[in-house]
Amino acid sequence: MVRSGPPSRERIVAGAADLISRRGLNATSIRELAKHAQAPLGSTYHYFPDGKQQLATEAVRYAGAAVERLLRRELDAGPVAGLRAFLEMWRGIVVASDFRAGCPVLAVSVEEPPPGDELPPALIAAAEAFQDWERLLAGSLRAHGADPERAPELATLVVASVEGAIAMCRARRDMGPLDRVAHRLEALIETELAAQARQAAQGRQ
Amino acid sequence: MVRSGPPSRERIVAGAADLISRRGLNATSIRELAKHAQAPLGSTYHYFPDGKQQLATEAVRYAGAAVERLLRRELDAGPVAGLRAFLEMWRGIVVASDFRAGCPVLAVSVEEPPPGDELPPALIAAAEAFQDWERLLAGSLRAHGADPERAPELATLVVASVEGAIAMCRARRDMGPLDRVAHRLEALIETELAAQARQAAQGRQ
DNA sequence: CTCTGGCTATAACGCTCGTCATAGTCTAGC
DNA sequence: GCTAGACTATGACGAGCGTTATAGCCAGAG
Repeated sequence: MVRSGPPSRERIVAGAADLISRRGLNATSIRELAKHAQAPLGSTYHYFPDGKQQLATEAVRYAGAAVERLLRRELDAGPVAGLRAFLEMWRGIVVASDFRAGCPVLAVSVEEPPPGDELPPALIAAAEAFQDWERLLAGSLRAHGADPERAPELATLVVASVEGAIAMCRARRDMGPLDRVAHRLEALIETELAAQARQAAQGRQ
Repeated sequence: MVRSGPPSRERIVAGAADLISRRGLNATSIRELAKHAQAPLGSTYHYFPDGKQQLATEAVRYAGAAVERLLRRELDAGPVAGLRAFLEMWRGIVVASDFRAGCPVLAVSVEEPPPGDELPPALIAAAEAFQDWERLLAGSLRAHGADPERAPELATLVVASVEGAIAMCRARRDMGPLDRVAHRLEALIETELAAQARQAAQGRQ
């Protein structure tokens, strides 16, 4: 019997991403996740038989992929346009939630893995999400003339500073930190690309 | 009877800061905090009668003040020296804990406050800690010739990107992100100060 | 020595946790 | 209509939660 999965499953994953971004992973219970998605508790174990860690992993991948799609789409118009879209997306999430929600990938990243030797899959998914974003940004920077050595550093700086600024905004209940970071990052990228363009023109002349 | 508080109290606060930086606030129990500080559970309620939120607040203030002292000391030798000390401190914490510990101020910042109207004091303490660090950095930048408009933006960028990079390092179990951010931030500050120095010299001539 | 008061040990309160098992209910395909 | 299989309802398991209460320890003051 082929049934297109009911809307429940994706709704649970999306809701989990949202709730984890607000409360953190270990502080969020499966019962809350189910209630937040208006799904019965039993359904979560039906769709995610490996329990909480499986749901958390899928939630991180879901959020990571959504951001990746946004970057892929908006970076076509250049690194600054991509940066602006990236910033506006987070700004919208923080403001719409009245400073209660943030980035689920960050939330998972700052929780200690259990004492065992192997890492929780959700943490690995978080690392991959960050790396994907960095790669897209670095690629766009390089493609638009940034120094190939500085491009990955700039990409990491963008992701790290936006993630950090989101947390600072939540603590202060004020978008000032993200605005200041946005302003500086835009100027930074613009001068980087302008410098390279100037240098290229000089070499050509 | 004036008794200098036994070493227990500060040890509990310091241990709480460490454990909160690893696991997050809501995911850390008072019993774990007591055990981590090798103190009996009863003592935590003796020293901190308002319970978990009081202990968490003091832990955030404790960590915030420690960083503030470090910045105050090292920024005397200039913004780059202060930045280096700031980075090296976090690097030490992350590496020494094998990527398990991070920044307790960030950990508290990314947890949703309870639905009530007033904010938890620990969150307010986190906002104040971030703001203190930013002010010190911005002041040093201005004092060493940075553009007075750009100085606060740069300070926020430094704090935000370091906080974000710490989280990224923990997820990847790799210090690459912090190293890349460090390299870019140093260059950024150096050129900012150099540009202003050049401009000042020009104005003087 | 007694006694006071800072500190600790222990147990308990009602509650929620992650997870599992079991017994349903409903719908799609025959 | 009937049956199979996808989904849900319900309740339970041991464990841990934040917090409080009570009783006990033990150093220092008198």
